[in-house]
Amino acid sequence: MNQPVRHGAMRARNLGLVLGEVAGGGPLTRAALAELTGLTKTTVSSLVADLLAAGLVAESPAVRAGERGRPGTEVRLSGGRVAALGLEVNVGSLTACVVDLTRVVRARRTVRADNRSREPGRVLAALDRLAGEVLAEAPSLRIAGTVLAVPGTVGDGLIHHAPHLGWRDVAVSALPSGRPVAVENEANLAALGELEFGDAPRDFLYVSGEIGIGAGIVRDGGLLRGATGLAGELGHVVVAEGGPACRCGSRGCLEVYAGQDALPSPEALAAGGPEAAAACERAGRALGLALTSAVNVLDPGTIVLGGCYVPLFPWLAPPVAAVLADRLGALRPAPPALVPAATGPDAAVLGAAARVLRRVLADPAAQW
Amino acid sequence: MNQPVRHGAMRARNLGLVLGEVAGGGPLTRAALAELTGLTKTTVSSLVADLLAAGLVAESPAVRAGERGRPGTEVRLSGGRVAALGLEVNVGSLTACVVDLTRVVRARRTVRADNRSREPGRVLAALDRLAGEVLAEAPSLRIAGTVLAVPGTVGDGLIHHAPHLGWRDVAVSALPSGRPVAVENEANLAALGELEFGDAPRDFLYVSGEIGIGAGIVRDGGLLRGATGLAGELGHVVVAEGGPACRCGSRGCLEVYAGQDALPSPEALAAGGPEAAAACERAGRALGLALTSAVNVLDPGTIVLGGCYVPLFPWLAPPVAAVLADRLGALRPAPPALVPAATGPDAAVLGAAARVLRRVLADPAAQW
DNA sequence: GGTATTTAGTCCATAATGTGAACTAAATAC
DNA sequence: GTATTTAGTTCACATTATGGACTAAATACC
Repeated sequence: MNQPVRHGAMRARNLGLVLGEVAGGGPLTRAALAELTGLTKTTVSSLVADLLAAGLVAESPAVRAGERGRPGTEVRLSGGRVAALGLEVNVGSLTACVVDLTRVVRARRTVRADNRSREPGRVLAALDRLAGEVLAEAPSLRIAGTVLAVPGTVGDGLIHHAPHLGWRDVAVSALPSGRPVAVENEANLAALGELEFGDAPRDFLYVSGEIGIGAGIVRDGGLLRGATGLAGELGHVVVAEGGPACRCGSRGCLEVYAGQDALPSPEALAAGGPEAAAACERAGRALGLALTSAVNVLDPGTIVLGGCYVPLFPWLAPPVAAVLADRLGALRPAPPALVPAATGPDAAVLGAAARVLRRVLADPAAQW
Repeated sequence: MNQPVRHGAMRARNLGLVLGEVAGGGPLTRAALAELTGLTKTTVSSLVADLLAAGLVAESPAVRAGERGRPGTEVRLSGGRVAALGLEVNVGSLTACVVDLTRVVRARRTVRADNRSREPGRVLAALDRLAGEVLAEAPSLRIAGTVLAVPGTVGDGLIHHAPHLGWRDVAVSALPSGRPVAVENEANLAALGELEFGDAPRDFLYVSGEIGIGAGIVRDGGLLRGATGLAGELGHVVVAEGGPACRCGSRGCLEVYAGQDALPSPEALAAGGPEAAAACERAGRALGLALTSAVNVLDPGTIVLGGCYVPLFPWLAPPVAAVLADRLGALRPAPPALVPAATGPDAAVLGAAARVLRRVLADPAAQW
């Protein structure tokens, strides 16, 4: 982290700064970029020239009219050259997608597959084929990187433990075809997906309700992973010390109360069954208690409920919010905002691709 | 945060890099600094010259012998020019200290004071006098900044709520004498104190046991404050949903079980009373439950127990560790290390001074 | 004791990069 | 049709890091 800053690093950072403004603030003229970044027009022009040559941005012919003065040529992100490959292994499916720099999904495929009963090697081989198919659909794009979302704990090119897949210590640094791939936890990537493709703010806690319950912590636009990459294991936060036994060997973890298996189906809820509503109420209160602890520890500005919680949000949110308001009321001006995820079931794959694109945007010079 | 990098910023960063190596790795020759930082000898010499002129480092006459070649002149931190003023308001005392750049405490004073019953303005006036006294004891030092530790939530020059002082929304951006001061939460600063003056690693959770229970979260050598600066409110993590009423209006918060008022005195414990040991056991189990949740959410590498937990550590640690091991066993290779704080009751004031010194070390050019 | 070797540190010409003033370009305003 | 305004480029310059040559000061070897 503590690298010396040479001219190259100065240039790289300023390239990232300009590209970041273009990515965040829509098409911008060089003059506007100079204003926004604090760099001179000269420098911005030089930086933009490099970005144009790299195919990361494109110029629109100036069309703005009505104001005085020479119209500027707008610079916008170019989706034509660089893209990212996002992959996901889930308990019941494999997904692959190609997303270009403008966050347009160029290709996407899912196959159903019962990965519980399959060897990791076979699953990765099937995923590799799927990746080949989506890549064939977008042949003109240069893939800047590949990230794989897995429902488990990861670290350093290793899937430590994916309980619902039954995997332990599976090393994944490349697909069978040789394509290098980085693995990352599904909840973390779903949080990133929500950040890049949803409308989440720069600080939030993304709660991923699946069979297990994970969380991705976004702080100032970046992921918090913890000392060993295990942060966000919300499913095993203590709800009741002596509660029902959890799969983890302990008792009274959140997962027991609010995991997918403890929740009614959206259909049952829509049908208006009273016991379905009661189950949601119970799960919501447990989730509220666990989130109370998480909020006290982390202080996220917003809580985003994702995964299987999205269709249940109208039933879950009231008890969750009630518990939060009740227990946090005296401690802070207002409890964090509670919102449903804006991205659907593809949050994690999209987040996987987004992680690659973020790197490109932050350090465009690495693409040359 | 997204500032352009100009020559000045490049220089500033490299100055910080060199100074950081000198601060972290003891006295070092220019040649060793070039090796460590990756900068050339030429550049290092130039940077060191600036740091010497600023009085931030000093040269020792080369004394190393026994090896071949010209001996290098060692560069070390200089404590003679720049220092920090750390202040603390506590429920029963005021403290001020001057700490120089080498982390030597040049002056320190505490006065007992029942700040519960006093107006904030009067407390700050008394603190200002105390500050004047310690500054008079170290007249040759230039104070690079002042930080004030308070037992409450802070943000943006405002003490939002300090429950045990009875303060709400007290604006503090300067002392009555006009000296600018930054306020920060006591637990956060104690964590920083532990980081700089103790032997804590770069990732840990510091638990500050006082009347309330706070926590400072250190991640990669920096503090995590949360979206609104309220992270680390460990005292109100849920231990038992329907437990005893807490001062915060809720029930079953950790503070009820493991706050100072729920703990026996070290004397009672040393005397061997069985009910004192049982109280520790109870508190320890509650702390273990709350820490389980915190570890699941944050994944700190180490947990440091500070404040009133230090003398009780031999009694508290076993139940805490037992609960952590029991509840986290299946989820991670090993539960986080559990250690007592190495710094004493001055952790927060020292941390306050350390916060200033860290800034100086990170951006020495700001001192000119 | 003298010379070779080794390591530390400085000097200086050079390269990379951002700056800022002057200039050109292209629009609207009057 | 000319003035004004805004966008963008050009160019001389300032800052800073680099790298090889050089000087300095120690030990190793003969």
